[in-house]
Amino acid sequence: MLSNPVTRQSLHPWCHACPLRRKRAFHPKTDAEIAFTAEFKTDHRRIAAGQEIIYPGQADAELFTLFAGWAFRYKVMQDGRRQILNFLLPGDLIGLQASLLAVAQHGVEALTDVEVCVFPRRKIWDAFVRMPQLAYEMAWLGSREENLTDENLLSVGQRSATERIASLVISLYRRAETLDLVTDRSFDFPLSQQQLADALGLSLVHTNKTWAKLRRAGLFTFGNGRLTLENPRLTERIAAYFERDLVERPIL
Amino acid sequence: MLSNPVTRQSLHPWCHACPLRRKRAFHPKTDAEIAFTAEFKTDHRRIAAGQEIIYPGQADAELFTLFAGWAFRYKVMQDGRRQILNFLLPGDLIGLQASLLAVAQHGVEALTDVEVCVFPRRKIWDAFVRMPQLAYEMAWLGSREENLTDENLLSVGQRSATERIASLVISLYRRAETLDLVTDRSFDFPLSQQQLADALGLSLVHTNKTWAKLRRAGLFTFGNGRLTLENPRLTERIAAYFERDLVERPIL
DNA sequence: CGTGTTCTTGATGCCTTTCAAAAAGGGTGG
DNA sequence: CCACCCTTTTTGAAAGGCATCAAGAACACG
Repeated sequence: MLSNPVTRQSLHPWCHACPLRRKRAFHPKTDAEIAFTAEFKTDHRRIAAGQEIIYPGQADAELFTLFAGWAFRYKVMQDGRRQILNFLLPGDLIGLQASLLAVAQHGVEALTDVEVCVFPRRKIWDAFVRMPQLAYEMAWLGSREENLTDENLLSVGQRSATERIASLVISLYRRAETLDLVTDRSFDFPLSQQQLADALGLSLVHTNKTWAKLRRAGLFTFGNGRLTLENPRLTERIAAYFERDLVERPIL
Repeated sequence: MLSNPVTRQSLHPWCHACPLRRKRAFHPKTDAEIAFTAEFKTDHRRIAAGQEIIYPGQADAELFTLFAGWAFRYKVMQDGRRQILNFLLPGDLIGLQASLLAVAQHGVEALTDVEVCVFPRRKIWDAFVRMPQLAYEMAWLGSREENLTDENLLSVGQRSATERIASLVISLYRRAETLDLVTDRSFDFPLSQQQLADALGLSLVHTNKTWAKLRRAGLFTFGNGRLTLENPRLTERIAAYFERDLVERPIL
């Protein structure tokens, strides 16, 4: 947490030269689409780690594209139990569900300091009318997110603690890879163990012990918020159990 | 399983007089929308209980509206473990994710004998171009389904076996209610205990014991595939812990 | 260098799984 | 209508994975 409750800083939209869109993770866009997107986008904000991007129950959530940093979607119960639904990496859409359903059924929190592109919700309908290609891509990204959540539900419902941690690490590794965030098999891994636990449906203590066990087993090393996969062979063997994420995707 | 591997029977589309659309669960539609939908719809099929509506990995899955009966989405692991992601009731869209992502990342199985309206996937794009209202409603239904899955993930990740069963029963009850499927606090409940277990991320044995415990506690009775909520007060107290499903929704 | 947060580790208990097998239903053919 | 077979539901017993409780160590920050 920062002392400043809401740290926001507005920057200029500049979609035409968007460096993120160039990553191999994303489809190329037509000039018309880029022009529409640039017009659609009204702001570019920084949000500090730990701040809420969308809070549960929010009725006027905007639509965002995560431009830099990590975030996560979550649900909380009134007694405080929390489930992290999925993690969001650069290029991911934030708040589509909240925008369409009119009231957010979940929260979204910045996991690291974050930059987001802001698209006002009232212009979403415009996109459906004037730029169906973009509307289609929004729906596509919504389906992809659902699939990520499906995958997590499979993990939490069927896999052991060890399997859950391994599959989460590997799937995040792969996602980071498509964004050129991996160097020498290592990448920034900003999750606290409490957040890991909340994502995996495990207690903090047991998460810690299992995490340590996997490190001792030589699957990965972790230090300074950076995770390195140490055993490609082992990793591949484990990873064979999970589906690979879709290759290329649209970006707003 | 039936002896006949695929039991299908084609009937005429007749969207204008669609009896399902009249249910209070659904938004009214404009004449233009209904006309488009009627044109969009190319078939009306019956599928027998236990048959797959979409199989995992399918590349040419169509889009469906579940017209009658129950179904469920699921994922399987190669070693056979299965997670049911969410249940589908009449009016729910089937195969949006599979259509958009081009290859189905999950399966959909008919839980009871089922009737579906068939919308060919190649015409989905037409809808985005020619009938943005319909496209918007598809996206809306996709988001709603994601929310259902989110809710299940919360359950499986955070709730005890007892809580999971109670919340599933109550949420299905409520969904059935909006479709006028509830009479005198009772409704058809076609899940086997194995399916319950797969949806809840529990073993069959423990599901059975917990299920029996809740019956003995007087929450509900069950017989002949019909479930009756017996203790409104208790039910409400438990149900307060869960969010209510959205009130009114679109239908294709 | 003190203080609050995050990470570790040990010990205990129980919720849930696994193993095994009997009981209850459902459907089919004689 | 009953015998027979297969699926689903129940029950009992034992083992184990994960949660909970407690507290010390390692970090991060002002």
